[in-house]
Parts: sequence; C-alpha cells; structure tokens
Amino acid sequence: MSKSNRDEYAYKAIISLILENHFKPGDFLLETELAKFLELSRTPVRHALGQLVAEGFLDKKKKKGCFIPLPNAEDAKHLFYAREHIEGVTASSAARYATDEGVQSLYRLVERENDLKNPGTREAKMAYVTINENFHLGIARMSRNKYLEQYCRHAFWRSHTYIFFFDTYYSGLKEADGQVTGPRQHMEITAAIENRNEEKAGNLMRQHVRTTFEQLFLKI
Amino acid sequence: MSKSNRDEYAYKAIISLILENHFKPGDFLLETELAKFLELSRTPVRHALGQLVAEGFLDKKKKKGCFIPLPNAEDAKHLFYAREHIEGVTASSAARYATDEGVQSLYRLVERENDLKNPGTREAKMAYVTINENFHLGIARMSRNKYLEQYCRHAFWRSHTYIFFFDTYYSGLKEADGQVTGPRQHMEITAAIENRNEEKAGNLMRQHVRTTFEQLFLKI
DNA sequence: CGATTAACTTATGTGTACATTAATCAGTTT
DNA sequence: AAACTGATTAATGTACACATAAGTTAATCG
Repeated sequence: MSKSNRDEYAYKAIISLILENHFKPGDFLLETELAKFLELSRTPVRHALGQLVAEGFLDKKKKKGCFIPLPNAEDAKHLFYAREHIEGVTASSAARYATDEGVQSLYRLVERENDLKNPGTREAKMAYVTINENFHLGIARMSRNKYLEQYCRHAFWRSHTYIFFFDTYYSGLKEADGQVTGPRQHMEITAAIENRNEEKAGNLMRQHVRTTFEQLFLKI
Repeated sequence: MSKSNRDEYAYKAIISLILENHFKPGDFLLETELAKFLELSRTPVRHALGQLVAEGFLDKKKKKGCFIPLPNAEDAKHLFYAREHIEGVTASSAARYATDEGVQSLYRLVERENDLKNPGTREAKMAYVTINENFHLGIARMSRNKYLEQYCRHAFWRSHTYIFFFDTYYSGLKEADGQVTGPRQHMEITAAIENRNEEKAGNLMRQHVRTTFEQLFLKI
C-alpha cells in the first residue's frame, strides 16, 4: 500500500486491521497508538477515524475516542432487516445488468467456497469470510448502481462483527445431506443471476440474508 | 448554534449553507473561505468537509477541494431507483411502528403543504422543500430502524440538488383538478400509515418517489 | 472507615506553521 | 502562431505544540 495520500492510506490500513480482527468489539482505537503503528502522524489517523465514524463503522464517545461497536441483538435485527431488502433489490438489479464475466467470477467464488478444507479452523473461517465478502460485494457492483452498492457495502461491513463473532458456519445448522446452507444458497443466487431472472435473484437473496440472520440470532 | 464541538458546528453550518442554496452545483467549498466565514480555524472545517465527502454529499478532487456534485441524468436515475426501494421498505416499517403522535405530525405537514400561498415564488419553494424534507425524514424516523433511516436520509439529501434545481412543483404537471400530485400522494401515504397498512404504505411511497423522478426527469 | 474532592494522567480537541502539489500564466523556442 | 517549459500562486496536505476535559488515583475531611 502506497502512502501517497496519507488520509487514504490510514483509512484503508485501519479497515484492514479491523477486518483482520486485530480488535474486538468495545476496543478503543487510540489515535496515538495507530499513528505509531502505521508510522504516520496523528493527523491523517484522526481524519481516517473521523471518516469511519461518519460512515457508521465505528462508534465514538466524545473526548474518549473511537471504538468497535458492541454487538447487540436489537441492532443486529435492524441491520439484517435493512440488508435483506437492500441486497434483495440489488440482486435483482445485478440480474438485469450482469455480464458473462461477472457471472463466471461468482461461480468461481462458489467453487472455492465448496472446496474449503479443515472446517472449523481459524484459517478456513478467514477464507470463508473473504469469499463471502467478495460474493456479496461482487453482486453489489454488478447492480451498476452506485447508491445501492454503497448501502450494501456499508450494511455488509457493519455486519462483519456479527458474522465474525457469531457465525455458525461450519459449526451450526447443516442440511439433511450434511451441507451447510450458505454455499448452496450462493450457488442458487448465482444461477438466478445467470438466467437474468430478476425476481428470483431478489427473492433468493432476501431469503439468504434472512437465513444468515436466523442462524446468527441463535447465538447472540 | 453552539460551538461547543467545533467539528459538529462546522458540519451543521456547512449543511445549512448547502441546503439554503449558497452554492450551486460544481462550486468548490474552500476551507479557508469557510473558516473565515464561520469564524473557525481550518481544522474543524476540514474535518466537516471530510465527513461530508465520506457520506457522499460532496465530491472531491484531490489537492483541489470539495465541490457540490454536478447533476447528471444517469446519476439521478440510480439515485431515485435506490430511493424508491429503500423509502418503500422504510414506509412499510413506519406503518408497522407508527405512533399516533407520529401520524398527527405527518398530517400537520400535509396541511401546511396544502396551505402554501404564492406558488412559484422563492419563498414558497423554500417552504415546500422544508416540508417535503420533514415528511420524508419523519417517516424514516418512524421506521425505528437506524440503518434504513440513515440510508433514506443520505439518499434524500443527495437528491436535494435535483429537487431544488429541477423540481417542477408549482410550475409543472398538475392534475385534472388543478392540484399538484405531491401533496395528494403525501396525504395518501399518511393515511396508509395511519391504518397500519404496511403493504399499501410501501407501494404508495414507491410510486410517489417514482412520480417525483418522472416529473423531474423531464427537466434534466 | 467511607465519601468527597483535588491533583494527575492520558487521550482527544484545536490552532497554526510549514510542505506539497495542481493549475495558471508568462516567456521562450520551434 | 502554437507548443513546450518553468516560475508563481493558491489551495490542500501534514505535523506538531498546546488546550481541554474525562477518568483515575490519592489525599483529606467528616
């Protein structure tokens, strides 16, 4: 990562740290610490934290600092309700505008997901989280709608805490045939997009997000 | 407005300036100028501008500054498509959770809107813009969903440029009885919310946003 | 001994000097 | 005359010093 724009560099670096799980919910992100760690002055770090708070990825206590939001059942309910409907419309829009390459890249992700070995290990979980992110944000990009993409990305990242800490993937509900539901749903959504079936893509995505939430909610 | 938190003060003050139309699309908002005008140092102004850019209300050119986004037909299409669906779900949610006071405050807004005198004047337009904002964001708040509210607010404010510069209200399409469509649709939506009819509220809101866009699009 | 308050510590909040760079304009060259 | 090049300028970008306030600990008083 280049430091040509230090604000931007700090922003991306902090997001990476969060996604790579250097912090747990409730942890404060101290300007001074981050500045030392990223070898920057406090100014760009502060600016980046400000952005993250403005975007709703971090919470803030005045004169105290920015911290990773605490998981909370009520918040999760709202978040996933919003995700369900927004990602639903977005998937419909993606089905309308999808290119063949776009569909192929989704299929590749589903394949990689099915090939994951050693379920339950930290490595498998990290790999799953990454693939899942690429799948959902990939579809958001395919919608060709800047605003839907922005809201999807926001809701998805905001739900990262929940997914990471509580996801039952590989540990929770399996189907009759021993498969977890996630990859099968991803496959079905991809197929609907490939067939340019807007309504089906939307419905499947809404159902997928709802399923994710329901499996999650048992743990919260 | 108090200056206890200068970042916040600057943020709100700049938003006010934008909403009160001190700038036109494409205008640069210079840190130094704003700082002088608001009697602050550049720091909080810079911070506020950063937030506004992060939230997507302003665009930014590196090393050049922040500017009011330029209206553009493609962008408007995306924005209003997103608004249509997000405000639709939000209106449904509002119908579910509405309180009697909430409904009453919506009725008061509709009444004030119907009472507006001297259509076509700048004053009437400003009043209409304010009432319209309170109506849409009021419903967003009534949804009791922080995320839906956030996305509604974002999409609504982002569409402010379009509404202000191109809205045909008072100048454009009237119905057979000489009424403009806006207030009638606002009334119908309020009634659906009052009756706790979630599906109808959602459908009417989607149609309302679509109508707004269609009337707007003729001008862009 | 417990409660209140004062001092201290630590982090954010703020102003400002200086660095950097994109755009502009003038002067030179072909 | 058109195009390139370099100096100027006007804005953002960055660092840092100092101000302020929240939280914590220790000392004092009832």
